[in-house]
Amino acid sequence: MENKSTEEKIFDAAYREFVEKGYEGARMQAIADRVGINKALLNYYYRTKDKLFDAVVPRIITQLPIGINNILEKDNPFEQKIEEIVHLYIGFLKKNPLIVRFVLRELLNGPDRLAKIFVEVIEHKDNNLIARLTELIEKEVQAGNIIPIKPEQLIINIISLCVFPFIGRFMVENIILKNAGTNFDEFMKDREKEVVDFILNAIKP
Amino acid sequence: MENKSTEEKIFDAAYREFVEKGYEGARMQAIADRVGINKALLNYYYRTKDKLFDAVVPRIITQLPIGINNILEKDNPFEQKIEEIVHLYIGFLKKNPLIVRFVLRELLNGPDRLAKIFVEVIEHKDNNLIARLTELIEKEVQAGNIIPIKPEQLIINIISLCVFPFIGRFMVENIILKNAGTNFDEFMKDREKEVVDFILNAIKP
DNA sequence: GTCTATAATGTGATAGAC
DNA sequence: GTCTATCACATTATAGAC
Repeated sequence: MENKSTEEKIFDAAYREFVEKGYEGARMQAIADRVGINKALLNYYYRTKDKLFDAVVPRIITQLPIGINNILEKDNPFEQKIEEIVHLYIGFLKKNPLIVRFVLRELLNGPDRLAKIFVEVIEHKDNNLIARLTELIEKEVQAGNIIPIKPEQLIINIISLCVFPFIGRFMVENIILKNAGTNFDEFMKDREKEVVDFILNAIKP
Repeated sequence: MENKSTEEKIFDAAYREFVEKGYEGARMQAIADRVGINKALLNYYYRTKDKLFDAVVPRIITQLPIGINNILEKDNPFEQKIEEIVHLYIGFLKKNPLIVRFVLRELLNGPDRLAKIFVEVIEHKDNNLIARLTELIEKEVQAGNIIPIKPEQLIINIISLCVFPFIGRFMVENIILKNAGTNFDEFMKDREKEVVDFILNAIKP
């Protein structure tokens, strides 16, 4: 696999450096070192740190499991859709903690740098997911299958329950689990089922 | 109020600078400018940026509503305790978005800088809160007042539902609420009641 | 205590040889 | 394309006069 072009090698190295350190923390020198070249070559291929960052970001963001349309497509009962969404999210977060941290950190530092591309990616991949999910929930409410709840609240509840433990991992480990006789991985393993039950219980009429 | 010592003025200015920009983003020059002095004086009172940061951080972190012991002390029914905790958390987050962002950003950049003091603060203010909350939940489960649920899962569910919308505010605003005909403030106003209902429903036997 | 001036370092960007 | 050398700038830290 040594036939990668220098440009690709730089891209890959930059990808890792930015994901690990964030824009501010990333160092051009460190990227050059990862490739085994010097900084001047970075400038030759990508003119500036900003441009290199902009080149890498889409590759990072498009990995987010935003497009869960396939789950909605399938003709499964509502409960099962919820379950699949939860598993998809938590599964992704388990496998990609660095990406989650990266996105969050950049958004916190000021969404400006990510905002534009973020919205682009969503509108491209998302394909009105939220609108369709909203519609689905409203239908279930009207049919009396679940309690009356505003779709946007339910959607955010689902995301909150899946995502927060990874964001607040430090606190979860050092405060809540400290004396619980379990570790983070075990806790998260339990949690997949736990969250599904919690949600389904909460919306059961 | 002009009788503050220079040292106090520096402390206050540093507090604001660090909270707004984070450790990496904060500039010693900016702090000096806020006070109306020059950088050399910062060095006179606090030797380095690190030491100034360490001096300020406890003041920031101790504001977190970790010690919710008073809520547990009161002899209210379990449901009401949940409700009060949710209101306390969301109320705090509404009033102190910058503090939340600060803590989160520093934890994401690597908990090392905050970790030690964070744990200290918790152990001092927290006073076995989690242990007591855990005990309380276990008692409710055994009494059959709520469904069987692991205390640590329930605790994190509560925190998740309160905190996440503020963390993911950008996404909430730009994705979920985009076409919902509402804004973040309205959404969060609704949410206080919504979250309480959601939780109580979820744990109802 | 407070200032001016400057050192010391780190980082991104560029010039120019090969 | 790739390198060495260097610039330009920002930022923290410090020396020394008052």
